[in-house]
Order: sequence, then C-alpha cells, then structure tokens
Amino acid sequence: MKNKKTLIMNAAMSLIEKHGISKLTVSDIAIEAKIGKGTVYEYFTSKDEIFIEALKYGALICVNELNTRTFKDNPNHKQAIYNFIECSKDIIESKTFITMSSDSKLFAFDKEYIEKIKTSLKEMFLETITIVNKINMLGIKENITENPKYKLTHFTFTNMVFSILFQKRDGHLDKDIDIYKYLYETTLKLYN
Amino acid sequence: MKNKKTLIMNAAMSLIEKHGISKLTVSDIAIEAKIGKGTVYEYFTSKDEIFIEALKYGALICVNELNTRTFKDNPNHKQAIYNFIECSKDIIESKTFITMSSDSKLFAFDKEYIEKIKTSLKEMFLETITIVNKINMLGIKENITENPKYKLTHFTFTNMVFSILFQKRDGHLDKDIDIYKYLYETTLKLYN
Amino acid sequence: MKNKKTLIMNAAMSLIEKHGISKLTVSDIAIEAKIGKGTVYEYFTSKDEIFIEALKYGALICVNELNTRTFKDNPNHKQAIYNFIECSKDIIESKTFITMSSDSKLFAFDKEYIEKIKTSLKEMFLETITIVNKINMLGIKENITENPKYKLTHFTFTNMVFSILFQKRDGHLDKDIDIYKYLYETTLKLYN
Amino acid sequence: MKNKKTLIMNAAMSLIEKHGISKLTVSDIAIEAKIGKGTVYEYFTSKDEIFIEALKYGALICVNELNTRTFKDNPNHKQAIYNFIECSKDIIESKTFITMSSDSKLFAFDKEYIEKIKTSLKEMFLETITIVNKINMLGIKENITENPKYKLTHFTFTNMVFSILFQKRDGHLDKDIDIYKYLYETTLKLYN
DNA sequence: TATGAATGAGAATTCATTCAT
DNA sequence: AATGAATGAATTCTCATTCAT
Repeated sequence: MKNKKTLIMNAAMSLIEKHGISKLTVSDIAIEAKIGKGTVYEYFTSKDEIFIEALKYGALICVNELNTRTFKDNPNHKQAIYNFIECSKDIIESKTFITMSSDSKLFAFDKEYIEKIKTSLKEMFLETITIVNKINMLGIKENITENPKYKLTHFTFTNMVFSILFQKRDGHLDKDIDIYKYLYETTLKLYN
Repeated sequence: MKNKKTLIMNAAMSLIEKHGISKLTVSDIAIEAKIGKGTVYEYFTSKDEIFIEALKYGALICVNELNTRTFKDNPNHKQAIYNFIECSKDIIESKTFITMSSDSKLFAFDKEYIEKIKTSLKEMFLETITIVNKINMLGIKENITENPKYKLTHFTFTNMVFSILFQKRDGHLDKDIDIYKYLYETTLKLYN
Repeated sequence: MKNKKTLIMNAAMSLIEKHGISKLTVSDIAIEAKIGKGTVYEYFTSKDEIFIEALKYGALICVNELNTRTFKDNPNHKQAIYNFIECSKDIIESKTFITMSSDSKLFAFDKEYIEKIKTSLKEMFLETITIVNKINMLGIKENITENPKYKLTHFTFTNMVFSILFQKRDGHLDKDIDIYKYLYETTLKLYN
Repeated sequence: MKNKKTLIMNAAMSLIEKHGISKLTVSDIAIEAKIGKGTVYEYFTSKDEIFIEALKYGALICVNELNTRTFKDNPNHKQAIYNFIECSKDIIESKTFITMSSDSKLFAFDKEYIEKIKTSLKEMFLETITIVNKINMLGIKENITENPKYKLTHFTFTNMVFSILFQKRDGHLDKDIDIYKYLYETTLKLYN
C-alpha cells in the first residue's frame, strides 16, 4: 500500500489529466484519493503545494522510466532511440501533467511558485540530457553518429521527440507519417 | 485610439505576463484597461472568453510580425533565419501568454475550452509552417538547402528555435553559447 | 436610510448582544443586515475589523449619549448623577458589547487586535472622565462636593457605577437595595 | 506530579494569557501540556468545558491565595489592605484569564455556557466579599472604620481595587500615582 | 489509559457575473 | 453604452472530535 502523500499526488495528477487544472478543487482530490479533505492538509500545506510536489514526483518517475526502458535488453543505437520514443509516447499519453511543464509553460501557477518548479524541471532536464547522451554513445560505438559539437544537440533531440509526439497526439499530423522513421532519420542528421 | 475589445485583451495579456494567470481577476483587467468592470461584459461573455480571444488575437499578431520581420529588406537565407530567430526571441520575451500555449499544454483552461483554442493554434501552426517553408525556398534558391522529405521538418525547425530560446530565457543554457550560430548550423543539417 | 457600513456594524452588535461573539459568523451578520455576504467584504476587510470598528463606533455613541443625557435640562448635582446612572443602566442593558470592553477584558480577540481596541477605549475612558468631572463641578458649585485630590476618583466613580449596574443586571444583588441611593451616598463619600 | 486534568487546565490558562482565547486550539493545549490530543478528551468532554473548568479552578486558587496572603502574619487593617492589593496585582498580572471574567463579560463563550460560569463566578464573588468583610473587621477593631450600611460597599471596594490595577497594568494611569495610598485613603472614605 | 491520524462540518473570504442607474 | 455596487456560489483551509491501535 502506497503512503498517503503519494496517494494524494496520484489523485491530483489523474484529475488534472482528465479535466485540466483550473477548476480542480481540493475536495475533488480528496474524493479521488478516497480520503477526507482534512487529511490532504495533513500532508500538504496548500493546494499549490500538491501541484508542485506532484510535478517533482511525477518528473522523477518519468525520468527513471525513460532511463530504464530506453536501455532495456542492451539495445543498439537504433533500438535505444525507438525505445526512447516509445516510452516518451507513453509518458505523453498518460502523464500530461508532467510533460506539460517541459518547457516552462507553467501559466496555471503564480509567478512565485514558478521559480520553485523551474529548479526541479532543470534537474529533470539535465537527467534527460544524460540519457540522450548515453544513447548517442551507442551510436558512436557503432560508428553511426559522432559526438556533437554542442551539448545543446541532446536537448534539441529530446525536444523534437516530445513536440512531435504532442502534435501526433493532438491529431495535427498526417496519419500516414511514420514518426519513428522520421525521428530516427532526423537524429542521424543532428548527430553528424 | 484602439477599440475597447482590443483594450481589454491587451490588459489581460499584459497582466498575465506580469503575474501569471491563476490569480487574475476581471476586476484587475478592468482597472488595467481603465474601464468599468461591467463594460468588460459588454465585449466578452465570460472571463475565459477573454483569454481565448486574447490568445487568438495575440497569435495573429505574432504570426504577422514573424512574417513581416523575417522577410524584411529582402534577406538571403541566412539573414532570414537570423531575422526569424530574433523576432521569435522578442515574442518569447514579451508575449509569454501566446508562446506558452504553442503546443496545447493549456492547463489553465477547462477541457471544454481547450478544443476551441486548439483550432486557432493549429491555424497559427500552419501559418508558421508557411513562413518557414518560405525561408527554405531562399535556401533552395541559394543551393544551400534542399526541399525536405517531410513537411514535419519545418515544424521541427520552428519548435527547435522556440524551445531553445525558452531555455535561454530561463537561464538554463551556458552563457557563452552562440544561439544564432547553433541554430543556423543545425538548420542546415535538418534541410540536407 | 443609514449607510451600509453602519448597517453592518449595527447587525453585528445586535447579534453579539443576543448570542455572544464566539460563534458569530459573517453569514449571520449579512443575514441580519439583510445584505449579501460579499457586500460585507466591500465595507470591511475582515470579520475582526467589523468587531473593532463596531466597538469604536458604539463607544462613540455611548459617550455622546452619556454626555447629552447627563446634562439634559440643566440638572443639579444629584440630578446629574441620577441621569448618569440611568443612562449607564440603559447602555448596559442594550449595548453589552460596548460595555464589556470597559476594562480591557477583551479575550474574544487576538492579542494583535487588542492593542488597536485599547487605544479607542482609552479615548472613551478619557471622555467619560471629562463627563464625570463636569458632574462634580456642579457639586462644587452647590458646596456638596470638593475637587478630588486624585483624578482617579472620577475613574473610581465611573467604574463603581458600571460594575454595580452589571451586578444588578446579572441578578447578583438583593432586590430591595436602592442602587441610586447607594451610589449617590457613596459618591458624596468619594468626593469629600 | 500534578494530575492530568490540572495539567491541561494550566496549559490552557497559560496559553490564553499569552495569545488570547480566540485562536487557541485543542492541539495547542495538548502540545503545551505535553500529552496527546486524544488524552484531553479523556478528561474533558469538549473544548469549552476546559475553559469553564479552568475558570472555576483558577478562581478557586485566586480566592484561596487572596485569603491566605491577605491575612498572613496577623496584619493590622492597613497591612491587610496592602496585602490584598499586592496579591490582587499579582493575580491580575499572571492570571488574566480569571480576572477578566470577574464581571461576567464573557464574550468568548456562547450564551448557554455563560450561565454555568456565572454560578461559579458568583461563588467567587461571595468568597471575596467574605475576605473583604474580614479585612473591615480589623478596621472596626482598630476603630478606624465602621460596619458599612450596605454589603455592596465590600463589592465596591473589591471592584475598585481590581479596576484600578487593570488601568495601571494597561498603562492608562500616571506613573507617579501611589496606587496603594490612593486605594487606602479611598477605602477609609467608603467605610466611614 | 494514551495516542495522534483521519475526518468533515463549517467558517472566512473571493470573485465572476448581474443589473439598476 | 458604461458603470460599479451588490451578490452568493464556490473554494480554501481549520480544527474539534472520534476511534483504531
């Protein structure tokens, strides 16, 4: 059995993904978590704190998941990229709340909270860069890619994957495009 | 003198950029716009409508600005890209509200409103693709770039520019990186 | 028609006198004042502010009433004292909220508010001393009393009147005691 | 070691004296008493009961203390009065909660509780009258005072002492007034 | 007997929206 | 058309009280 704090954060994330953040009430969260409203305040000092903590917690889970699934079963470079994309796709589809925050588009929060969130987002950002770097190591070993001139390339790769998966999810892309193929080919361009 | 509707939307955007959206009240908007609170409701049916309309209006302005500034003074391919980056940078720094919504991560709204917004965002998205395509035409004419296999490349370019400028703005990048140079070099890779 | 602020303060005072202060809600006050709950907050920033303002306002009214009624129709010394007692009796019976605070026994409030209240109570206290002094002037003119060695005598007189009237009101005194007579005789002792 | 009930009442009184009654919680009391929150309810049926019992308990202690200290070391009339004043001063300074309730101005409680409190306050009132009467016996024996025409005189004396000490405590009196002297002289007037 | 985690009724306060002027 | 006083539904947060351990 998970502890109450996790229970509350999961309830909050689940509701945000279903209905958005603006009209979400602490009452709703308590009902979703099947606990009393007052109990929420035993574990968090305010509603905003729930969001901030959930964001950090969710980000951590995502990065761990990305790391594990990307390198599962000793993949080669191409497989690692496909794994990364597939895992990212799952995350985007099930953890909207986390991915939403990936580029500081945090306008559901007050200015004062955004700074707190940015810190943990930056950590997540750096972790992801590490993962992408590890992917590229595979490419280098296989003589497919090179070490990029700029570390920014890793970020460009990550961002490209996520933004295109978002477009896909939102139905903005032609149905017959092979996302995986496009992303793999473009990655090779970026790293050469 | 601008009409009242524009006055209200500008007031709303200005306040969102200053303090975030979550605590923004209709009262605040009316005061900022120097009109009566009741007058706001002569022009908009609800608070959410103000945001939605402001988003559309702001997006239109941004696209027009991008279009104008990118091709000002008959630039060559490289100059056009630099113009595009510079204009995007200005937009990001002064129109947070617009840019932050660029990939539908609109958590401040209810699900029911998001669909309405997505439509106008998709239009903006398509307009931007057109601009980027026009930039690439210059490259082709100059024998620097090719026509990309996938239209998605235009989107990848746009998204790369914006996401890196966001990172820059938020202080997540090393200070000595030449963003313009990096973006230009990477563009050439993408389009070859 | 009284203004809304006065309306709210009167509603608050009336309810406090009926049911005490501890369980009194802003909702109750709004209902009693026959206005909306939100309207209360147009005129006062908090519930405590209502109490503090009501206390000041009520104290002012009481002092004015005491001053007017005590010296109505050019009374002699004895008549002035009887007027003072009678008016005090009416105040005690109808303005409990005000008189409660007469000796800083303000434990329904937070420490931080008590200082604010004390200031206005001290003013009321000084005003009352002035009235009592004017009463004694009559006694001096009539060669019944003397100018007291200590100004504190005026305070002792006032406090005696109020505390005995409280005891009377609460049924702690024998029914056959003539309060007026007792107070008058004791006053002569105090001022001689 | 005192029993738990006393422990709780002392904690409550101590906190009331420090921070006022309005924001005081059962949690705070439990922490101050260094026991569990649930334990409080083993000894008292409700929060209000704590206050009521503490009031009675505190009043009893005060009266006993007054009785003991006033007549310590077989004082003469004047010494007894000075003892009475000194002890009252200590009580006022350290037991605000008790003294503030001395004339039934109990706004922190609901009307239904006030009746319960009044009964025990009346007992305390009568006990105090007994003490003051014993003081005056000394005066009679010494041919300094007389037996007063009204028992109310004893109450007037008590009330005068307390109200002036309150004024003193709250800084409303001139610093150079000798309270003891004033009170003694006035007592002689009252009892002659 | 002692505890403190859990609770939910209830209170203060906010603010989108209305409507009389 | 323009206003802003008035409103009350809705929301956050508190805290007395309970009860399983």
